[in-house]
Amino acid sequence: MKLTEAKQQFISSWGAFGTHWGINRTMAQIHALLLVSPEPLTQDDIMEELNISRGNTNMNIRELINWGLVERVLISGERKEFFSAEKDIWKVVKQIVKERKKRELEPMLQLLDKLEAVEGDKKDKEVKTFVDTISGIKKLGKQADKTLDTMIRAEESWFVGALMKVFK
Amino acid sequence: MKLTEAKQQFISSWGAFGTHWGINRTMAQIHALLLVSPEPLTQDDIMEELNISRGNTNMNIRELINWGLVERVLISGERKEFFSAEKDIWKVVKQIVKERKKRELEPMLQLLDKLEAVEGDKKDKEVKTFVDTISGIKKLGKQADKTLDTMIRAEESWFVGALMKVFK
DNA sequence: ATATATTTTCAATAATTTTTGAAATTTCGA
DNA sequence: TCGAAATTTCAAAAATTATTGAAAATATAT
Repeated sequence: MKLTEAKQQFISSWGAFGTHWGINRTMAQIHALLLVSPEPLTQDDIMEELNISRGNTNMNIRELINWGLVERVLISGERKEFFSAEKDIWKVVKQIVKERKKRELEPMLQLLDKLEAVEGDKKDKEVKTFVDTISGIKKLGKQADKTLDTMIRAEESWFVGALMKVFK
Repeated sequence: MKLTEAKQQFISSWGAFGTHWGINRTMAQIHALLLVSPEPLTQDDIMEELNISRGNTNMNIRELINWGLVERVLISGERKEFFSAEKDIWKVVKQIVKERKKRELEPMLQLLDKLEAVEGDKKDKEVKTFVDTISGIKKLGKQADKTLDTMIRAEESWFVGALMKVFK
């Protein structure tokens, strides 16, 4: 397979992949393109490569920057802005985990705390099932929260090594 | 907070949560409703509770069954079908991990194997960056695949206990 | 076997999300 | 300070995804 074709396939699959994870196709594709580009690219480069409009490109680049996956690069002598993606995949994964934890897991845990305190008689089967389910989710959620915290702080080599010991 | 209100909030949040994970709102809401119902429910119960049409209800119940999260229950003396959700959250998480691994991670790893074998001179910066990125993703992906396999086989108590040792 | 209840399908419609492109704003060199 | 280049915004349009509801298919009781 030629490089051009391989790149296309990677970008298109990464885009499809993203849609299963609540990330829009274009954002994932821009990320994929930057991941495999040795040099930083401009908005115009990205627009041309992916055949998307200026507005779309701009919005999605900014979103990638918000997620901490892409950064602006200043190249001296150039008027335009350049963009490049973090290439270390372990760092990328940690960054995504960190953001999703903050945006989704933490608010969910807060809600569960509130819901667990529902009024009513625990001997009522309806109440009992509700409280037990919420408690079960909360327990696992809190555990996941702690585990992810440690993972975010971990070095890849340490993390993989430690996991290998557990999951022999 | 009253049970009715708490239930509503849980169902609506679980639905919103689902949309961030590539699961449609209704499917997640039906799952939430069944999670907090002590007794199995019929299609009509679900339609009424969530105010959705028969077709929508039917399709999403079947999808939940495909995911292995809900099962048909036969109640003797009843003509209608009843549905109930697995209440053990650890089992639910394992089931979701298992399905997504099969549907997403494994196909992605297969693709990466193909893409890694791209033609071209490794001294070409374009080729090198591409191959290095793909290899990096593949390496982490394979590791994740193995780790998830072990997790799927694990008992919750063993898993949590082992993790606690690693992430002290 | 027939009637009736129940489930499933799917084309049409509605709702939501994404994309466009042109105008407004900002940046920066001369 | 001015003017051109670059970036950002956002209302309208397009594309995608979800939902409805009625008809078809299936299952069950009598």
